Amino acid sequence: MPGQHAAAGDDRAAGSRRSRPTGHDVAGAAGVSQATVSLVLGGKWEGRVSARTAEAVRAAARELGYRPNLAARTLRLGRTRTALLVVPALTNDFFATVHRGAVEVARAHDFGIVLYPSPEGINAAPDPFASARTALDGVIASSMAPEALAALRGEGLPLVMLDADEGSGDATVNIDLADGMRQVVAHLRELGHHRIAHIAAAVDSWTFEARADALHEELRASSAALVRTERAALSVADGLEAATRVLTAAPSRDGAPTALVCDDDLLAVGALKAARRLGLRVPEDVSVTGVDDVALATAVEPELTTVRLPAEQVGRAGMRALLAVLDGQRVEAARLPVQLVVRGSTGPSPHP
Amino acid sequence: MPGQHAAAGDDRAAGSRRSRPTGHDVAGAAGVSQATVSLVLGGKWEGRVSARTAEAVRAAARELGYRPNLAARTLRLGRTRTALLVVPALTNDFFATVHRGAVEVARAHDFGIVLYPSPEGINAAPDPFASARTALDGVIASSMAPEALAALRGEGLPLVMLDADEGSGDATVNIDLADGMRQVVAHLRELGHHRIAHIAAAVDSWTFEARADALHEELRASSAALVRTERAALSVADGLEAATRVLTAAPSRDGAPTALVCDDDLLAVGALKAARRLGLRVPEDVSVTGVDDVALATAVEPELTTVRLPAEQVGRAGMRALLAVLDGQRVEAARLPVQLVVRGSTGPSPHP
DNA sequence: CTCTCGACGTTTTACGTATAACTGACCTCG
DNA sequence: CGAGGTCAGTTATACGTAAAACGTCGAGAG
Repeated sequence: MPGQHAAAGDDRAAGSRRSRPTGHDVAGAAGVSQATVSLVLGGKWEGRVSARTAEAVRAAARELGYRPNLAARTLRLGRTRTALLVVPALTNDFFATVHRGAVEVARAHDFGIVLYPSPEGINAAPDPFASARTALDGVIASSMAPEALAALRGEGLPLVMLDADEGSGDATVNIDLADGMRQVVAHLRELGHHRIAHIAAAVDSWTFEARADALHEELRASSAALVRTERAALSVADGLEAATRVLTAAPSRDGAPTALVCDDDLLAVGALKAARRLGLRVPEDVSVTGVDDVALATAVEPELTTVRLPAEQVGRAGMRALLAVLDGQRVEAARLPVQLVVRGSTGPSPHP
Repeated sequence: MPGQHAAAGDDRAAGSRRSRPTGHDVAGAAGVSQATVSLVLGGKWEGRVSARTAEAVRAAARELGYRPNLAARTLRLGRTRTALLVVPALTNDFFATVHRGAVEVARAHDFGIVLYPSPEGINAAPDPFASARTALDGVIASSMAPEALAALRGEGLPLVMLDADEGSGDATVNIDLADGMRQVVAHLRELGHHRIAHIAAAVDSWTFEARADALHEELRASSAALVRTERAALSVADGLEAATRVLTAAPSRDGAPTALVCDDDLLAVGALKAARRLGLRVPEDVSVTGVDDVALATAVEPELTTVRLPAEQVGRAGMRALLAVLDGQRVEAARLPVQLVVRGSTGPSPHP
């Protein structure tokens, strides 16, 4: 029976003080040393500990609800089996899905993923390492502004870049948006469109430059005219403004565009609104396409014709690439396929 | 000049091996002991270290780019100044904004926030502690299914619940959705609506029960009829289906509803699509309201009349409540105000 | 002159884990 | 029968930090 003021100190085996049980507590309960507990629970006991003892240790651990202290493990090992996923914003379900894919692979390899949503949007220099609150083994990051990327690289951690310039990280997982643009242009050409406008994202990020380059290339190759380009921040409201400028401008020498190719679904939805406000019917008077296939794309009327990105595969491939880099392997750049999803926002050109 | 195979061991002060510099390295550079470094950088040096020495230490730390090893600190202190934020999904920008608010307060108090998006949606039992990969001081969680909540409570960590039953955590930050429903009903009554249908979220979560109760109460109080209730999962597609059922059903004794009150903006957007597909005009033939005021609400045509939730305040209040709980204070339940935002999806009743 | 006290640091210790190095007991084989 | 080997563990140690406990030196009090 404990006295009025209990003598602190011994009797660790009881383990019932207040804190979580430690490896020593498990060892006491199982009648072995802490080292044996660590061996057994770490799975490296074959040939070092008898099967009967191992089972006893596992039983004791289960009984006490033991879970190793991650801080202690990290301190000892110097690595955390944890990766940071840097995304521009949480609202875009593309990145939510990327996250899901990455988590799926990470889990299978006993890795954790900490999510860092850059609070100020895609262009902000991230300070993820203060925020993550834990040491990190590596980083997976989506396309971002050069300064932000430089800050990230400066940390010296293994870095996998998603949808970014090859060579900007230790590995790259890309999306074949050039092919996406090819499919978009082919689709529009088939519908008779040959005067096309581009609503471009006004974001300093490799992926959008690549989209523009690919679009220009394809238009040239299919001898369609790029009537006009307007830039807009990545939001429905800015897309609306930019599309309004395009649709109300004095026709250029080639005439008004019959199709608006948007860098992103948000911009495309803005374009739909712009057309409606100007009394134009979609797709009868003007066709609109996006990129991403976010949930929003099917929420609007008409539903959006868009390029579906393999978000979950991107996440999975990103995590796999990071694991390979950590393993010292050389990783070749991936380039994942995309698929045009034709819905109601594109139709035959009014002026074929 | 180092020999061919350098003798490992001493010369820590140089610190230029490969790893991050430690407190010992800083101490060596500043000509003091590691303990002094810890005191100075920990800010508790007043009266224990001279101002000149303190400055020397800070200079050395800056020079070497020293940042304390979080694992070691955690191991020593047993707490991490890190909170877990459990949200049902990332796609909803309500939660993205909650996160932003929580981060803002956390940052001011040198706290970190780790985001845990329950991968399987709001009803899944979370396993955040394996995923977080770091010890946690407390948890902020949004409304969730009872089993998931029980699992979370079982961890024994301080718990702040958002938009949930009071008493389900150590503190609660609520949203005055009862008042929101009051405003919705008042608005609709003013427009002459008295036959109203409810598109309810088919989610086992306190907040949606509360919304239903409040709606029923308000309808009774204003002598309007609840013509019908349909339940739907939280998506545009399910909202569309549910609204279609409502709008095509044989009119009940009270006649067809002239307004659809939806538990959520996603459902409301689904309702907009359903109306359009059935050839009904919004708001001329039927009015629609949502709750949340997510970005989607202004992306659709007509824009959605909805109840704007104070997402950022919820996040801030949640983090503040957690800090207070950790500080041992008793926290009274908050109840944050909401605001009806009237847009184009509501209009005068066709049958006043 | 001694005693005390404050200012300024240093030495030491604990945190919980993973693993290298070590210890006996038992077995095998020349 | 003893040298070496395997099995089944144990003991000892390092990781980097925070903070309690412990000097040391000079100044002022008695």
